[in-house]
Amino acid sequence: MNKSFVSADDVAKRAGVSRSAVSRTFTPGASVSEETRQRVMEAADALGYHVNQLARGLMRSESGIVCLVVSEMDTPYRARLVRALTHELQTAGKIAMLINTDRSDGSVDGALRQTLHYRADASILLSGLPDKAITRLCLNSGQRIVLINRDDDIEGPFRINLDDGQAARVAVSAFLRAGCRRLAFANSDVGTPSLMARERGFIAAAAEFGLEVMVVRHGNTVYESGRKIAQTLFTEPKRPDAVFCVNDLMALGLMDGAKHDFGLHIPEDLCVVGFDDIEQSAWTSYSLTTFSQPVDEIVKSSVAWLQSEATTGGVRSVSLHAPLIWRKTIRHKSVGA
Amino acid sequence: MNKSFVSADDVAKRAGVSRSAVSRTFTPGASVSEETRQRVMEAADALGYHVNQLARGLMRSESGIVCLVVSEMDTPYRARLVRALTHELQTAGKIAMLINTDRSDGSVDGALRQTLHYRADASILLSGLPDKAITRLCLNSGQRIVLINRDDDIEGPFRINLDDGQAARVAVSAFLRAGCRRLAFANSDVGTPSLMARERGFIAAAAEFGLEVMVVRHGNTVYESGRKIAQTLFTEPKRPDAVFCVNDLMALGLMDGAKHDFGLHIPEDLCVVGFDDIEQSAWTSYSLTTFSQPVDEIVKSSVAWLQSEATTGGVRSVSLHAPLIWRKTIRHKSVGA
DNA sequence: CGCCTTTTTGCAAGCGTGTGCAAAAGTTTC
DNA sequence: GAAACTTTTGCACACGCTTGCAAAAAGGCG
Repeated sequence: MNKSFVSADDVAKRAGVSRSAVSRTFTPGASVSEETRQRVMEAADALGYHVNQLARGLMRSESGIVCLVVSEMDTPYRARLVRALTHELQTAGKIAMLINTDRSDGSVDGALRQTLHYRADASILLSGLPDKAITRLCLNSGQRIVLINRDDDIEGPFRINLDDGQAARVAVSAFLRAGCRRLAFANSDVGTPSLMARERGFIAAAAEFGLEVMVVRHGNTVYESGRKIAQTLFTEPKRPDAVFCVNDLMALGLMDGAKHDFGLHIPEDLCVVGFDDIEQSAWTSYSLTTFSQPVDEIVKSSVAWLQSEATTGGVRSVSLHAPLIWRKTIRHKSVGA
Repeated sequence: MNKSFVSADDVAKRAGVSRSAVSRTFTPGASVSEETRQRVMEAADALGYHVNQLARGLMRSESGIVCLVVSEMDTPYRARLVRALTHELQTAGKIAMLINTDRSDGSVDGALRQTLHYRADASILLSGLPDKAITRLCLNSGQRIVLINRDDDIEGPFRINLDDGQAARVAVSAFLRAGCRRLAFANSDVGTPSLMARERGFIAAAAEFGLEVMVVRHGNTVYESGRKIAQTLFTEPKRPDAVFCVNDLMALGLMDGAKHDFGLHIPEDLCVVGFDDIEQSAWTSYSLTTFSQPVDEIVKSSVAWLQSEATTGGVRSVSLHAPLIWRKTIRHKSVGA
């Protein structure tokens, strides 16, 4: 009664076997006779025994813990990714530790240090760029690292990225086909690699057609910033007729600004394309045409890489395709032409 | 080089002290002279030493792990709660394990079993109702349990709830003041206690004024269900002029249905109130008047209770107030009267 | 300096588990 | 039935840490 957790010893005593037998019963692939296994299982059930993963992690090299390092995790896209990741990890027999890097102090570096405290097998970073020293520390400790959508030149982690440049190119040609000529790009000033890749790609693709792009960067990558950008963009003398927003949240904010503050009609007066394909983009009030994040593929390939044996060599980086989901914010034919 | 993790032994050797000294250096409140502490710290930094929390959790009664049991965690309200919880837990020196109960097999019970595997100090349940046997098992193992918004009669866990009934009452009187007389209630058929409490409260409050309520329940507590309910509600011969939606997502779906499928104007033709005050409700396209989940209070009181010493006696339940946030989906004066 | 009190330190015994190794038990073959 | 083999089992050590206990060191006081 007093002893809160029941240990393998207790089970062994009750089943009349050695503690090793108990351990082996719960270790897949170990050598136990069917009879003793039965006896052990029975005793374990009766006592409510669970193997202590902490202790197991102490012996084995693997703890079964995978850390997810995330900031602003209530953002629709991030939340979806976290949900999918935890699910996939669980079906792979691992468990997710969630590290919130919202606060400014130390942030990502501190988070990675935490992952070491708990001897995580791996860390998956959805936000922030870790210091190289810390990254190396993790790698040296035998930890695996996955970077999602944050390409950089660190050697060692597995990197998953989207073909942002290609997507930007598709956006430009979609706009052109719709008869748009005054292109704009709405970005935050966060400056994450993937966001900047979209910006560069868009500008480059437009340049191929001899078009310049109005670029506006503002605040965080959120709805409010989109609204704000609408204010500056649509008071310009030459109001753009097409905006590629670096992310859906900003696109939705920009659309609301365009509609309610400027009375613009979408897609007649203005075409908009976003990125992420969050749930809200499909809502009737928006019906945003946007690039879809291949969340399932991202998750599958992350977890698959974590499972893979080869720690050296092998693939170190994957680039996935983000298809354009056609809804109603790009008109199909040129207007007035 | 080969040895991946550096242990306290290594540090001790390098600093020329015993392993106990190292341990004590990293244990707040232990007795170490300032001189040895310095030496140890120096050696630890040089080697990149971190206390192994798994091993520490083995000795101490506390592992520092708190499990969050959630399903559909990409739902805006859930995501916000998870974000706030992880943040608060981290500042309290604890770490969050995230258990996803989306899949049907075993679900919550299996999740709680997982929490035992990792010797979690506590579990916070945001979704699902655990089997009583499992709950008891957790409690017997010295684990603390917090139930958020899922009141039931289980003895032992700490329960946080909102005054759903009171909120429903406020909604009714707000509708009446706006001149609405044909009230409706939009619910999912999930049947969670708090959702049902809102329904009962709304019906009861309406009855006090001699009004009947059209209740529609459909599917899950999501946007799509709201749209579906709009279909059934606004094709009725006596179309309601006020709808209390059990949750914001459903309210937004219902509004989109009302506007785009039936051309209704809000709040002139129809008043709507939601619950949760998710970010999207403040978006210009919706401006939903809704009850605000006191997320900060929920989180603070949860974590505070986890920290509190008294395991027996003390408060076992808290009821928080959800204030009505006035936006634009309830008109201020009666129309046409 | 001797005695007493306080602080610091090392020893060793745990915590609950996995696993190599050798002994024991069981199985096959002649 | 003995020999050769395979399977099962228990012992004991390891994992990395905390902590009670007693010895050692340091400090205080007459």
